[in-house]
Amino acid sequence: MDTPLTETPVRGRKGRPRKFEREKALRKALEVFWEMGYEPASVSRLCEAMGVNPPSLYATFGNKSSLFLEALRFYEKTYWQSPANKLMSEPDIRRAIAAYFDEAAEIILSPDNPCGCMVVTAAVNISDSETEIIRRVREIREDTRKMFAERLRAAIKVGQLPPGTDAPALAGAFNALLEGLSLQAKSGLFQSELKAMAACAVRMLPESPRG
Amino acid sequence: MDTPLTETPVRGRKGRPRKFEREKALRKALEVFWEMGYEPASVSRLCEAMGVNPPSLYATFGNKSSLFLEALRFYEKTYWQSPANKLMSEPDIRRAIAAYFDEAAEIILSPDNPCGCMVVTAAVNISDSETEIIRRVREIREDTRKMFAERLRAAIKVGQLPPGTDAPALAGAFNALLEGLSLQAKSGLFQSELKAMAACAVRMLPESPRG
DNA sequence: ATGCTTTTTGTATTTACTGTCAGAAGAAGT
DNA sequence: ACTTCTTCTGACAGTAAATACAAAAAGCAT
Repeated sequence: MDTPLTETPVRGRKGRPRKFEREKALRKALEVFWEMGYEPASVSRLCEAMGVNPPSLYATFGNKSSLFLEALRFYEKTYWQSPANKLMSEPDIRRAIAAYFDEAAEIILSPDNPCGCMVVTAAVNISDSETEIIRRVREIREDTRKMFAERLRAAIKVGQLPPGTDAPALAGAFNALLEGLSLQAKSGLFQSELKAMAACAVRMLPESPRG
Repeated sequence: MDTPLTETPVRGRKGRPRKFEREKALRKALEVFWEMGYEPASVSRLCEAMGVNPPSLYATFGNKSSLFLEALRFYEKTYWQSPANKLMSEPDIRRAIAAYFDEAAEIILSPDNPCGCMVVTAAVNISDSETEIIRRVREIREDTRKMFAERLRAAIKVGQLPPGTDAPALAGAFNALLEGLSLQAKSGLFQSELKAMAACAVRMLPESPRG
């Protein structure tokens, strides 16, 4: 990326100074996109939340689509990198899956954030003309599935799962459950309920050969 | 309902005769809503698919919202009543769940229909102002979860599942998986792959006390 | 200090598309 | 001929994303 994510208003620059901080505005835009999805989040609503007028938005972030893509990058890095790392580094497959789904439930149903997953919300009902967003969202979802598959193959290799385990299918099921949970998170249930659902994920793992 | 679902153009009636069959037009509208969701399906696009001009659409179906609700009723009855009945009538819980998810995979990824589930597609990114649609969609999703829960309680009662089984959580997980699968169905995979994922559902059931 | 350049701000507008409908003309039965 | 119902053309009001334009506010050179 050419523009750094953190940037305080530069004082030593020519021209009229910004009235807002770029990153704070981006966070506000993220909140709106996260809650509403891409198309229902109108530019005027974004502007209102960001405390900015349309011309400033376009001068700073390009257009609505590029603003969304940048918010999406920020979202991924900020919220999903940590659970992904834990999933891949925790040696026990059962604990790895359990921890991942538990943390996922915390992300998608936290009092500090909008409910659900921004990627899932954006994946549905996106206009065909937004090819770049479609491409990026598909990529992210695909990466998540691949991550599950890779983690499962590793567990098979070390004998934590039976050799006959259908890793691609199971990875797909985990991905489906994860995205399904993010839909449930928008239905006004308690985090404890969502966590109880998420805890069912580990049960999909086949019994290990040594007990 | 006041209007019957099937209705052939009545010949013995006064006035200029209809150029289209009501049910066929409704089916076409269903296809569009199923594929695109509620708001992205514009009236002009619906009219094009239905072979009808806007005034005819409004005279026949009221408005866009009521057209959607009627298409939704038709959808439910036509596609989801059969698997639901089988789920509740099949005595063995494992076979019941397996059959349900297998048939669900056939519905949401059939060459004859749009991919995914219309209810799920409509549940995401629906405007707050469409209160009636929101209410109905929430009701349907809630009913599905209750159906799972009821079926699980019955299985516990007859000893097919351990008494300590957390039926509400498991029902929620099944519902999440089902809706998640409907999202995967839109990603261009083969039905065989989707069915392999769906087959993972039964493994979330706890081992029965008698083996 | 003063004028020039640079950048952002605010207002107000443009273009395109949305759901919905009024009104006139067409096509049937009585 | 008259009534009844559906057809089509065209338009309405509302909202969307995106921008033109001029005023405002900073640094810099003289």
